Amino acid sequence: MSTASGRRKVTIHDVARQAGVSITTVSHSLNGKGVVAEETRARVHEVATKLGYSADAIARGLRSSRLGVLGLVIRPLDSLDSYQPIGVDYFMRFAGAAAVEALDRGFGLMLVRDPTTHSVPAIALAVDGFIISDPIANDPVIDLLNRHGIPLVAVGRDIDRPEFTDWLGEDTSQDTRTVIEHLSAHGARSIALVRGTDANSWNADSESAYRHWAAECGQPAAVYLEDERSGEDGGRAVAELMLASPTGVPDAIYCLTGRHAAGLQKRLVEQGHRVPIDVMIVAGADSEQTRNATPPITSIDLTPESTAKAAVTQLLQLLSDTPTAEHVRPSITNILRIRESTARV
Amino acid sequence: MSTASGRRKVTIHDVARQAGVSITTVSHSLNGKGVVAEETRARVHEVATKLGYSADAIARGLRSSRLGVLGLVIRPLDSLDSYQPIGVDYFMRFAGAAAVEALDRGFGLMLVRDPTTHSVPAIALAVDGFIISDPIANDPVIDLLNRHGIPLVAVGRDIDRPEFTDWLGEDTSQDTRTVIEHLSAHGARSIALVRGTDANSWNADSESAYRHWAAECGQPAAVYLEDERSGEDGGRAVAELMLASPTGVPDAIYCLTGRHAAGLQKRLVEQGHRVPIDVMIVAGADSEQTRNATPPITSIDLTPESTAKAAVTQLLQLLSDTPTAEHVRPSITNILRIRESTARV
DNA sequence: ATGAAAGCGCTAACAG
DNA sequence: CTGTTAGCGCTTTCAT
Repeated sequence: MSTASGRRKVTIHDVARQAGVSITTVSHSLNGKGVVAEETRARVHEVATKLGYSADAIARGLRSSRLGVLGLVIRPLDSLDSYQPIGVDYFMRFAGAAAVEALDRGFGLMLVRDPTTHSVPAIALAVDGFIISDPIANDPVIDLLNRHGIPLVAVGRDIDRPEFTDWLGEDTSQDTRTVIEHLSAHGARSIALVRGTDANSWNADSESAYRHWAAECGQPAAVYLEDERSGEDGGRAVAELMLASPTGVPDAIYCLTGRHAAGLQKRLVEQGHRVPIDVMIVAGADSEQTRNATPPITSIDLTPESTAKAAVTQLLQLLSDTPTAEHVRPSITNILRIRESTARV
Repeated sequence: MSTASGRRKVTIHDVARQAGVSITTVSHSLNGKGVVAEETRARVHEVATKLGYSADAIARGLRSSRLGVLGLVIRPLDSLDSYQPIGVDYFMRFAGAAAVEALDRGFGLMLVRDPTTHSVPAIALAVDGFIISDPIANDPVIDLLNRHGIPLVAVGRDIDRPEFTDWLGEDTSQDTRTVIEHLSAHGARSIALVRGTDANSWNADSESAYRHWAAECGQPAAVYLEDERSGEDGGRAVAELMLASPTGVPDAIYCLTGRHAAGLQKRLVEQGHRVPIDVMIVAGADSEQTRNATPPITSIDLTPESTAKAAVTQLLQLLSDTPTAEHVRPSITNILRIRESTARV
């Protein structure tokens, strides 16, 4: 209906001419900035609508150096060769939710691959701010963005950059404690931890909370490291390690990565271990693989939707000049999805 | 190293001053446009590098109305409330692959939610082109983009818009035939089809190819419709329908949506039907749910990576002024992943 | 071979 | 209350 007769984009001048005012008045009317007579404002709005006018985001961005776009880098995906489908629905949910939240706030969300290793498309450095998910230790992406003066918030700490405080995230230590308590309450005697090799805070904080607990109750700590890229096979490899271990298979395992947990369980079951009777398993990240495993694996739902929402909110807060007195680190509540893999009676 | 001493962004003027030339020369040198003495060009490059200069994408975009960003709308996700995690890894792979491909070609990739139903962030209409995945019948998004003169390519046809030819996609009919042949070759006598309710070409073309085959071999067509949003429960509902049907459960089922297939199989198995002995099941879209089902479900791998790559390529082709003599519809080869659910001996 | 100057469409001082 | 004007950083004629 209405709008565009000619192909040419309708500009602020067109609206000004039609409404019989200056472009300034149009700008003010539409942005609610200056002081404009109500009547005039109404007329301008009317004309603008009729013409289907909407301010050119580029021109506006040039003026106000605000493009209206947020960049998103998901670091764990950068190590993958090609955004493979390996049980990474957490990130799909995260990216989708971030996009939705950004859109709702009038921003676009641009997915970007590690801007340090590839020639950076200029546009990547023109965004208003960045969200960087699961930064690695001393993350070079953070350096790059700092160098360009681009605001960013991280999801998860940069474990080697204590001075960097613009991050938010799940309370990984709390999650670890929750899992351990759950396992203990169901009769676990020895609990092992399986973590990934990426140098991010999820791995680091989980391990340290686990070791802390082990030390506290005099339990020997059993920590297995397995590359995130290895998928289910990696989980099976860890299972072999446990099977061959002199201390045998522990009677409870907290395995951070969902796909490791799935492979681990499969291998143990194949070898005659019963889940949850002989061994209980909990995954640190819920995914389809944990939900669909046999039996389904108790997992922590990382609630990427709320994390993404919080990240966008915090970034936008950072962008607005209103100086946030203090860092309100939104506490994100993850949920333990209890399933059959820990259903001891 | 090098670069940014002051906080301020380094502009073309800085480079010009440092190199002792005009901004014009800098622009020409860096873009290889005008005629510049080799010596000068070299010096400019040197200075630019030393200063860490890179042209502001926004300013450049304003001049050349080329922002360097592609928009991506995934229609099936718009109907979902919030990009839920329901076995949609196809789209994650698609979005990720599209982003990577775009980045490799010097473009950014912006995820956008249905720009017709929400207030359009101005930036959405400033992108250079759009990819719209699985448009619905007479898709209003296509209207909107056309109205704004924004180039687009669709992945999948708009089934009610025959005149629109800028689309590409898997050969859905071929996939259907492949599946039917596979099932027939394994002794299927009666094959049923389960499709979704979205008015997109995947559903439409699959059904029509199926009906065509049924008519050809005198088989009665059995088509079940189930809402895409219903997930595994929807699959179970279809199973109930089949169980209650006077003709009974068919001995082979082609179920487009992976999560329907998973639920369907679960319910049938619960009711004592053996897969693949009594009934074989094939899903039209591989996903974690089909891979992890018990037994694993034979599925078509939609190879979103190659589709995304082709979509980006075609859109960029469209954007370049080089008039493409003819529409080369890249044929995308989907792969039938054969698993236990059709492993009749 | 190089540079001056005119904008791209918009916002924000600053006048009137 | 409204309009004039000066750019934002860059590309691109058109002179020189």
